[in-house]
Amino acid sequence: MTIFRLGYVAMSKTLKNASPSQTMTHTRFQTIPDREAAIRKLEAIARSNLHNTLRLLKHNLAHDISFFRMSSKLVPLATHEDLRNWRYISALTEELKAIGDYAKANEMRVDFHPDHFVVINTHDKEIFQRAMIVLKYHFMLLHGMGIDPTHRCVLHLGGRYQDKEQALESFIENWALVPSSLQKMIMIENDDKSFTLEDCLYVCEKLNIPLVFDLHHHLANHSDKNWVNAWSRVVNTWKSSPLPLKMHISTPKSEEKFKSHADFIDPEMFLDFVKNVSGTIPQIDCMIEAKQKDEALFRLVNDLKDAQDITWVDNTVFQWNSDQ
DNA sequence: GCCCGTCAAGGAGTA
DNA sequence: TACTCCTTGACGGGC
Repeated sequence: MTIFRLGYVAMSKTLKNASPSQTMTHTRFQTIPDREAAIRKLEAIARSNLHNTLRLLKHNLAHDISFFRMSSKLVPLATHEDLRNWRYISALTEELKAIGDYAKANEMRVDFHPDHFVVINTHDKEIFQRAMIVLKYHFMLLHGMGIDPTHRCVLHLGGRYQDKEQALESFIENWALVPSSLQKMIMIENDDKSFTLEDCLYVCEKLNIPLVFDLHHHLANHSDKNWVNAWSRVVNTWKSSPLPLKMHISTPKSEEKFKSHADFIDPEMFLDFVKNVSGTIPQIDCMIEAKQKDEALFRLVNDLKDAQDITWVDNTVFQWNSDQ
């Protein structure tokens, strides 16, 4: 018996005026003559983003959603080199704590997915250092929230650099340069153009990193299309994690734009996945990556309402009765 | 209030 | 070597 829990990404299509990603570009920042006033403006934007994140968590609770990826843009320009001395965490102590307290009190799983510019396997020291600054920013946010940072950041393996085998080895070499506090945060996801499930398994097994399997990326980029052959290895990468196995679920936009995310999730494809993995592990957390965000989650739930062999635990958590 | 160019990032692909 | 595109949500100028 496997429990499936559904979650969604960063922002809501139903909750109005609740963006957690308001920003100020550095170009705009530079046009404000009073630097202190500009920094106060950044802090006001960040407070609004954190306030809206808390509103999103409350919205989620009202809909039984306990799995959520937070925006990585909560604090604009936090990792910009021009703002290295800005002590943004101390300015946002209360707002961060409120989010963490709420998530913990309601047993919510929250995490991040820093964008693909965080490249660990680079040979360029500056790019590597920038990646560390971005990871540290995520670590600080989690620390400010009082949330155990273990396995809270999903990353890709990085660039292919004309030689994929060497690029994989570069990741392993550079991993030793990543501070252990940041190593603990990281999960690795297979991507849609460079590193396949097999590539990621090679690295994850070697470095003991949980693998976040993205089914859509796998369909776009694979060595063996039948992912079921590798599923037990994916499960095994999670054996020492305090969190349940995490998946990414999305549907191709079209045949022409296969790699892009569709507005909603194809329930047939999702059910096929569910059937294949049910019984292999006690719980799987499925992150819905669809353009319509929580609307897509609600529609998927509705589409599955009458599916045979599904028993709903609450509005977004179900069991697949595989033994029946 | 809508439209669309711009902002940011690193890598891949093309000329 | 130099460029364009990819991706994302938001900003902000123009109308």
